[in-house]
Amino acid sequence: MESGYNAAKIEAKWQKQWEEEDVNRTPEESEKPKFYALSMFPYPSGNLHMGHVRNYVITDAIARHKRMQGYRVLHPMGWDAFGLPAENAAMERGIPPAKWTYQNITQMKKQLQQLGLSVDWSREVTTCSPDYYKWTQWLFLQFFDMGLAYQKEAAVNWDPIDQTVLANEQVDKEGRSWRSGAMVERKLLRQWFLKITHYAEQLLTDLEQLTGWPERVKLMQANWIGKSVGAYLEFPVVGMDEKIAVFTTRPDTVYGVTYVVLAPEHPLTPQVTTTERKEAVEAFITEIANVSEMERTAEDKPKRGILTGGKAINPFNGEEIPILIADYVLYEYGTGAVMGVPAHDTRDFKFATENNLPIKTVIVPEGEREDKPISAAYTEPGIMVNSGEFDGKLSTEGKEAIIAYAEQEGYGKARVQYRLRDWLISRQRYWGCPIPIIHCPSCGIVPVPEAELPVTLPQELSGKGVSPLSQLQEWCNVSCPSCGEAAKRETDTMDTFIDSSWYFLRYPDAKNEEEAFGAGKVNDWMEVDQYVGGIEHAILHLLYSRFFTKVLRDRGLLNFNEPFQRLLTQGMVQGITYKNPKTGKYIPSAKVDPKNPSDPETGESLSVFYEKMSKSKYNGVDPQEVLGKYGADTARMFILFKAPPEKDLEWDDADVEGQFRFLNRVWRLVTEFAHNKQGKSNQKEEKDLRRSIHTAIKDVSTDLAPPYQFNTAISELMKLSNSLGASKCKSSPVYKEGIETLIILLAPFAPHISEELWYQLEKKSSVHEQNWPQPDSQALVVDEITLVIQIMGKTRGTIQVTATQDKQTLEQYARSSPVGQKYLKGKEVKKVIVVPGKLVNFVLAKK
RNA sequence: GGGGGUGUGGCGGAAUGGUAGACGCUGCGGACUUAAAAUCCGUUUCCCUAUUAUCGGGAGUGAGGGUUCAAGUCCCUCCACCCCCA
Repeated sequence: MESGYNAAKIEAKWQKQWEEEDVNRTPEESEKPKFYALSMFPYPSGNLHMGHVRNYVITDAIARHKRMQGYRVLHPMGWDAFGLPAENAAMERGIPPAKWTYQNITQMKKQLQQLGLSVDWSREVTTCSPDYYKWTQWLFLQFFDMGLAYQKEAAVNWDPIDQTVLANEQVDKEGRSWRSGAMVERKLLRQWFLKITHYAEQLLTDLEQLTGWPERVKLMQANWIGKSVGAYLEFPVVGMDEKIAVFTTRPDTVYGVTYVVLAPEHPLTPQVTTTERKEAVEAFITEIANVSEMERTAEDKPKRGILTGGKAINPFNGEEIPILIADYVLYEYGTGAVMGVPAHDTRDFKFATENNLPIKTVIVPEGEREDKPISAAYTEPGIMVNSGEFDGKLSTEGKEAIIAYAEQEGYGKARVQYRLRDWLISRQRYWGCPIPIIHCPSCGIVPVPEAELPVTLPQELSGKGVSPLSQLQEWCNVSCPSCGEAAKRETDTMDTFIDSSWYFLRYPDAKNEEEAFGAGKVNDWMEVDQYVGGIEHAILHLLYSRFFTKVLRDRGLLNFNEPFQRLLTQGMVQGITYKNPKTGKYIPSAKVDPKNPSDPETGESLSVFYEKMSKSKYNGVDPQEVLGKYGADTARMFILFKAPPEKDLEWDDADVEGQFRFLNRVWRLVTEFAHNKQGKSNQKEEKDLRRSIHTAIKDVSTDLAPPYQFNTAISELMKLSNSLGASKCKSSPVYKEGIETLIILLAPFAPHISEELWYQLEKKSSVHEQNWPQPDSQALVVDEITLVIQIMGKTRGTIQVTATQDKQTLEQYARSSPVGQKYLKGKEVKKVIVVPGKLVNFVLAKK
């Protein structure tokens, strides 16, 4: 019946059979330990790309291995289905966003299924489906009820291309939208926020619990939260009963304050501005109004500021200092005002120099004179000077002393501040989860009653541009649930990051129509034991999900603190990229001869490098093509073998070919065995083979535990296959054990071919239902070892000796070996180091 | 500027402080074949020596120092590249 390895045929066959037998359904019986394996769910763009493939193949290999180890495994999949591209596609092509999205889901699901993933599709979750977003809305109302969702007028990041507001996290450092790439503008709008700042401290300290997370991701989150410890100080304004509040991490420098700066939007700005400065100040404010936050604070841009004419008093020394406004001070951040200490802050020094403001030294390095002029800010600790009663103190001690003094005198106190700001979730778009709120002229903000959820999106997108929902009168106009008067629906939809902040809680109970999730099920399956996804979500998605988990815990809906116990951030998939260095044009690889890369038009030689696959660089490899040519098993093997999971992976057709060859070798090995069992038995041969088998079991098992090393796991499989191929005792039961072990160990990586070969061995049940083997410690015992002989730490030769020898015997063997004879003759041995099972090192006396 | 990471053959990458380069790719040589493909065997860090070497010698894991009987691995200084934050 067998001929050659026909991937297309056997993959279709087994995928069909597995589906019919529903083998991937999550077991609910509870005597087995649970394992929740989760991939970050995709946005349904319509096309599966290699990054997806890598993500899901990694998770699938883990899930399959865990099942064979006897765990009940939850391995689900879903769709992060709301978002702008659907809306844009709708406008471009006149298709309703829902239709476009569901078409894409159908297509991508088909592609995903061709990978042979052991996903329980009965738990599929789609965030744009009303039976999902009903609960997104319900969760929003929980936040609202807890006072964690609120509205405020805010200067927001406005994307002029996508016509929407963006969260700070969605704006890059150049001030461009992460999605459209447009320069973000500032605009004042009434917006919904979630109070993530309320959880800043917990989100920071609980990072310590996440022992299975990469350090750098934790570090990035910690930096993002940006805790700083310092002081809150108040500077009275001269001539009025107002105070300017500032936050500083350097209260020890307060005697060096030579000015204070307000954000242009600060409410005190017009009050402190004198009549003669009014015109200039107003002009400055107008000018700044349209500049984005990122631009205002960018390090490389000069900081601009002007005097308001107003004066404040430094309460510590009574000095009168000027009040300025400047672009780099943001009203939304901190107190909206800062104190200027040019002598001891780099940015202040630059600003003061550029704006001719005085500089006053109050900290000097130990042993230096205080009147020495400075050419740069001195930011290190030192001795306090010009600081009244604090003179002579170490500045590090001065911090606390100053705070204590301020507190005593009533103009300041210790304070902790975070860089993290509340999460702006309003989006003026159609294709998102509607915010379940009604605005009533008499009752104000009224939540939609639970019984009326979900607030469904209207079928067709008829409005365009800003807030499409606000243009649909019959959708907007409702009666107030509280008083019954005419009222209006909220027309903002939620940031799609909300949808993905809780989807992992839905999978354990995906079909629940009564609740977002049943407490029993969610507490049973959570936390996620292994989460796998891209590093690009290191801050946003992961931080928001942690935040949601903590809020829902405090609401009594969950009993755990963190959603993801272990996190694996997989590297990018890169394609070979050809670029003409002169014209800057990317050349599709199909048009380039890899041996002599030159521009097909000009003949100029091209630069060759690996970069993340993307359409614009013509360096992508379509998963469909690879699956069609080699099959899913080869694609899976290649991706897992080519690089460790955390590292970037360079796509290389020759290596794909190599994996295909390996699977063919395994195929031949097994089919030949199934039909032709010949060979003579030989005790030593058998023993060596058995050791290879159990070494493979041991090493593959180790590599399949965190930190996952699929690449070396597969190389162990290759070694085993090489040993089997070279074996001379093919009729022996040991050889049979080897063949069976090879197939079982291969099963998590290449599920189809292993299933097919398993049944060709006349097995009655699936290879995926076999128990993961345990290495036999007896089989691992080596009876002969290679003993390394070193002279002064240099390897000079080796000898074969029986393994279990004591140190003295090993030393004797080494001495009497030809190598020992040669190097030790006439030398004085000062010391001998014997590492049993490894080596003997002779240390000779120096002549 | 601060923090983190990485640096090993022609390439991807292996190496609990104990024979550096596993495994694979590529290249080269050979077998099989009328021929090719496929497959199989050998070889592939560099240098020296050659009627000798699967136990000839030397060098070698970004550079330089150190600890140790022994360093890719631990410590210090530096360089290059990447990422995050400013």
